[in-house]
Amino acid sequence: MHCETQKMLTHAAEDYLKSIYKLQEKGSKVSTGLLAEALNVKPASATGMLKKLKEMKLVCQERYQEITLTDAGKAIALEIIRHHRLLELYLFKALGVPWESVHDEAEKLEHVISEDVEERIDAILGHPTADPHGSPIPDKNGVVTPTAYTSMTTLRKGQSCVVAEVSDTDSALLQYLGELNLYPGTGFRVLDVAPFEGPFTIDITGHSVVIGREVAKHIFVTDVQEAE
Amino acid sequence: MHCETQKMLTHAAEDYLKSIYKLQEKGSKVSTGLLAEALNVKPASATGMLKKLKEMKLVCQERYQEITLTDAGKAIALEIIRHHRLLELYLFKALGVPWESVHDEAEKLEHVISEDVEERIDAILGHPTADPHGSPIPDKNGVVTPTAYTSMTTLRKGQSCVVAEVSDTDSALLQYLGELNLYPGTGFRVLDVAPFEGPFTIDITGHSVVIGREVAKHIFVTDVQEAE
DNA sequence: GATATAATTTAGTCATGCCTAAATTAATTT
DNA sequence: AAATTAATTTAGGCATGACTAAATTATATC
Repeated sequence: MHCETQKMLTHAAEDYLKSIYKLQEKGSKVSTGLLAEALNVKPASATGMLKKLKEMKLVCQERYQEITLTDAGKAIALEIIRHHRLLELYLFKALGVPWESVHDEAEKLEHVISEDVEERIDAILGHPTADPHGSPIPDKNGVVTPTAYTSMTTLRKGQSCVVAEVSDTDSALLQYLGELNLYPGTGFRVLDVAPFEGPFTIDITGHSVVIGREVAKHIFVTDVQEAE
Repeated sequence: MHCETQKMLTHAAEDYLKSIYKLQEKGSKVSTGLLAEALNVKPASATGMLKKLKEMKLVCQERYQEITLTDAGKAIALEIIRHHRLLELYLFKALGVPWESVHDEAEKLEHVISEDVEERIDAILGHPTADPHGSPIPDKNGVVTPTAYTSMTTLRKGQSCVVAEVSDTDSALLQYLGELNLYPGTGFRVLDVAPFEGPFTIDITGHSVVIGREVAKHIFVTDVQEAE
């Protein structure tokens, strides 16, 4: 009898684990203040929750030192992220929710969806590996296929590429990118890069569009090739 | 400028309103104790929430007297019930969730689904009027099409009918009815009614099945016709 | 009409999860 | 090394939503 440790976490606790995972995935040294900022909470509140998470052996942190997840904590974080990204994709593809809205919708649903419903969604979507923004979906065992994409800001004149991922935090930006058709999977070619850290002019499905550097920072590409 | 009174209710408050509506729909005089029982809460806790709901003008109650909903309270209750029943049907039809599970799933989702997603679900389902158990789905304006079904217990030998609604509270019962194919829309004919409040023997799609009186109480039928 | 029983309400407690303000510790500056 | 600044933690508070125990009100019985 393999006794499944039935973790019954609060929504808030799940959000903390998810945020810690995402921050350390981004390469940040996770501190109380950084975590609090990510969660729109005061540092003192984060300290309180971290104390509980440490007691539950989901998080490790030496006093005043860096915050890390235990294996158990990481597993839960990945499960929530899987919920979130599968839901995003399902809302986008099956219900036609605009992609700038799917993040907020999924944020609410991820904590209440059952494993059964999740598996059905996963099957209907054909066991996808990326959400509408191109972020990888962990598999049922929490395995994330690593992706190494290139920032659009490194592209030079004449290079062509395919959009792989866009950051999903700013819904106004997403709406803008959607209007330009800059979804993951869409290819484009750099017609020009203005000097002095200037904007990019790109050709996307026949249209010429100017993309500012601030926007380009949020776009990651793959299959970079020199012009033929 | 038509100032929409933006009610931001807690999940608990929504559950109270929903329960009050369902109890008074069932014909019960809604009392604190009855409500507490329906919500699996102690009467004292219900008193506390009712106080708040009265302050919000969603509920009316004279001290120690019957509980009723105000128009505003009823509107919210119907909105939540609409969420619940649309979700049940969507889970059943689009995701293939077994009908004995859809109630519990919908119970969690109904509080977090947005109006936008709800409308998309409604459209995909073709603006349905009943959930998988046959309960009516209120329309966007909170209008419920009244239904007057007959209890299966009133049927006599030789009568045929169509299942209209089954009670959705007991998931084990639902599973049993599902195995017998006793879904709303399925027709059957009464082959025999045993004397002394005995069980029913029915013919359902060619199979002969014996249904106990306790089970029959939870089944409601329509289109009752004498045998030809 | 007095009394016993049932239902309801009040009062006080507890756990969550957030907050602010103050104290403490760490990191920087001079 | 001392002092300033930044980050973190502790302490205490507040709202929600549940609980128990005790008080109150309503109803039924004799």
